[in-house]
Amino acid sequence: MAKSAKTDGTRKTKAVVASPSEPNPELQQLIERLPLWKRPGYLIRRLHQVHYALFFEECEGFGITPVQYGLLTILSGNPDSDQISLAQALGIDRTNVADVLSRLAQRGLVERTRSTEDKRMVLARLTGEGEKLVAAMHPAMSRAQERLLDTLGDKEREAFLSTLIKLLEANNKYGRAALATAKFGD
Amino acid sequence: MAKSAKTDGTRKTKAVVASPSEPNPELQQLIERLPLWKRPGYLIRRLHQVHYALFFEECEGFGITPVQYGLLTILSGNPDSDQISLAQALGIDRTNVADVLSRLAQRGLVERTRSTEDKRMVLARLTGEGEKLVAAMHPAMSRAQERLLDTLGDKEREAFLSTLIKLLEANNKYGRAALATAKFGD
DNA sequence: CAATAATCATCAGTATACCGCCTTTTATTA
DNA sequence: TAATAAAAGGCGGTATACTGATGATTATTG
Repeated sequence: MAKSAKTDGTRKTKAVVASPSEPNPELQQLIERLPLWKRPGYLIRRLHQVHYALFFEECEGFGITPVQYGLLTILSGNPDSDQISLAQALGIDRTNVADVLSRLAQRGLVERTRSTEDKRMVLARLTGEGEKLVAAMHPAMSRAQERLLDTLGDKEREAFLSTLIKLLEANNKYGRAALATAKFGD
Repeated sequence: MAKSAKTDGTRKTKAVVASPSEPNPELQQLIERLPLWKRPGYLIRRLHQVHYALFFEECEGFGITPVQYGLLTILSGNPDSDQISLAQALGIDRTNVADVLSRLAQRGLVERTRSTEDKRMVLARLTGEGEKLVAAMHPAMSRAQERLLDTLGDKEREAFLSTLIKLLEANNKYGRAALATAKFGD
């Protein structure tokens, strides 16, 4: 590269990077044995980003992120949940739940109260407005999910989803955000 | 829930959240048509987190994140790349590249110089230390990738990877971090 | 060649996503 | 029951990941 700036340019079609300096051949070899696009972790990160982009495209105007909608979804079925339960139901860190909740509360979609039974716990539930938003946004969220796998035939889609679930079941234990449910088994 | 605190407790085995207040039945129905674990975007987010956790477990001690290692990988094959080329090769936002580079530079793994040909550009390359680290960390990174798909048989693993790539090719255009390569086609 | 447009980088701001440490409250146990 | 342990949440810190705005430099065009 290092050529840059052409109006037609769409540098998207060019080779990645043309390098003035030569790369280290030993490293080169090492990297070519497992390039980025053969690393599942890398591919999954990219697909995750793609989903975010699709989600925002479909849900533009609602101002809600995928994680926020996920949390609202949990709250739809489980009013007055404490933050750790929410974290384990959604698969995110508990400190993150507090962050997300406070943003949702600020927008009047969620309300939080101290439990009287156990004064350590903060219980969260949807407000009326929160419930309305969950319902109103559902079709758009659903479209984002569909578009992601749009290019797959029925069989491949089924296989992909079932592999995803299998991988999550096998590896659920890793990280601070492990799921607490037998959800995948049902 | 709302019971909490038992020593044996491992609340991980309990039902998600038992709710004192009753959920809204209409919402309930809506949500049950597309629960979290049927949303591909959600599953992918979770698997992404799992990979992060596995990566950190394997690469503990190096203090390098998956994205940082990805960037170092690109630099291994393409010294003196500008930030936008790096962004498009790695599939992350250009502002993010600058952030990651500055952290890598701070640790002496990368050095940056202004291009003399085009004074807008900042070119980045690995230092000697950076090259050493890429080589030293490669086995651990590789193990993290393998462990993620460990539970799959050869056929399912191949199918999964090829579906991932197909999905990325079909959706690459979305988001600010689109890839600039014909990498997937090669 | 001057005005305009495109490109590259930077900055400020927002939202995840996590870790480790701390305080408060509850549960266990000595 | 007093000492100890465990649980829930809060706080500070770090690292992605992105948007939108701005400024500097280069390219294009009238």
